[in-house]
Amino acid sequence: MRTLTRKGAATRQRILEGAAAHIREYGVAATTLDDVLARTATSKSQLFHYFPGGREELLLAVARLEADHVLEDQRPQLGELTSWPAWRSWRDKVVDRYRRQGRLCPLNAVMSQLGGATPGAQAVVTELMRRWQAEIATGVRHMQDAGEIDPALDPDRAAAALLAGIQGGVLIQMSTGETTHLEAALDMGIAHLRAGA
Amino acid sequence: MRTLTRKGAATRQRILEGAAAHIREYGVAATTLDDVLARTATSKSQLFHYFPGGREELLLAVARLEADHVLEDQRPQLGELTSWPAWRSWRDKVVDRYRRQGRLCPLNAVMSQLGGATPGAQAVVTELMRRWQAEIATGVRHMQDAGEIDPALDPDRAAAALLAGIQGGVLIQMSTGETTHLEAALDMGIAHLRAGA
DNA sequence: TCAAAAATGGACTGTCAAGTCCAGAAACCG
DNA sequence: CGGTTTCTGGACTTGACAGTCCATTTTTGA
Repeated sequence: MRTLTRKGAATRQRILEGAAAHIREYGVAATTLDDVLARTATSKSQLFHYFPGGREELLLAVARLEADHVLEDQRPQLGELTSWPAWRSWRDKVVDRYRRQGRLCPLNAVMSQLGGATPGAQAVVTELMRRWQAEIATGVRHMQDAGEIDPALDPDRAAAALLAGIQGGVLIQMSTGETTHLEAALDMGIAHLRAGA
Repeated sequence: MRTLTRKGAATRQRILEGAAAHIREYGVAATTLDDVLARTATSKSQLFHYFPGGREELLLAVARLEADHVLEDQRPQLGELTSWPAWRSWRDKVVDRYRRQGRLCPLNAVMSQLGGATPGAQAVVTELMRRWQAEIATGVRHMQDAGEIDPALDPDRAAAALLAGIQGGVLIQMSTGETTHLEAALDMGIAHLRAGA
């Protein structure tokens, strides 16, 4: 696979998105390569042509795709945390996003399937967390510059705590189906920022 | 299996604990029934004798076992959140527990393997979260009665937020190996309680 | 003590899914 | 064009693992 023709790129994309869709619907464990082939009208040889590493490589690619979605779905609010209403608006967007998504969290699913073991898988999540936290921290600094948050507060640590709350809230939602915890965590995190005004 | 002889109960227990141990070491996906049999010096017929539901039933039993450990490992501190030093002590215990555990989180692993789908699996986690949150909330109420926390604060909601932070902190630790987020979340959660003194 | 119930060993089966292979079709490019 | 690369179809191999079965041994309790 030195180069990729237009047709080839399209096929690769079709497989990737088909896999992602199937995983979102049925979960990782219940997704076989044959399922993906059936859904995308492709053949084994095509899948292994574009993903020589087989199932694992495909899963990793799906993880990357989903990881990108996570931040994209928070745009533009995540990048504009420059006023309290903006924070509120972001908070609502996050809650809404995960409420829509329901119980399934494709990324978490794929991750625990690949096992934290594989270095590639770990990198995807770590990188996502790093970027997510950095964007939140930037928002905190904005507010500090505007005099809305106590300058003594460590923006990275505050962002870390908030991020952890979000992750946990989503995780709990996966079992309960409720976004109560996610909302509580976000509200508390933001309230804590405000408290140090 | 109308009744269980002493010997039978011992064998069942051996299988259960052997499975839990193997899962903690190698993860769920990398744990086959044969692995468990080899490790516990038992045979297929024994495993299916005590866990007629096969792999799924065994995994569920392991999940229950691990879920019980989670709260037990926080004793006695979790039940005695009656002063700020006590909260601090609990916080340290939680951090220490997960630091020791390292990257693996058997419960989360088992859960995502069983898929949130199965009703039994869901119940285990939901119940654990409910109890955990209730104990934290009780601690908050204690502090309110003692006049250390603003009575206007909703104890259940605060506990929910704190719990979410813990879950997320642990989840992130599974990828990064660091307890930074867990600590940040706990510290922020407790600080927020204190703020409303 | 002895018959019934429980426990055990381990070979066997069936299934299912990942990954391989090669022949042939389509696309690219000088 | 025509040779070369890329792409595609799908049958086949391989291996692994969950679950079954039955004969045999051990324990129980009257």
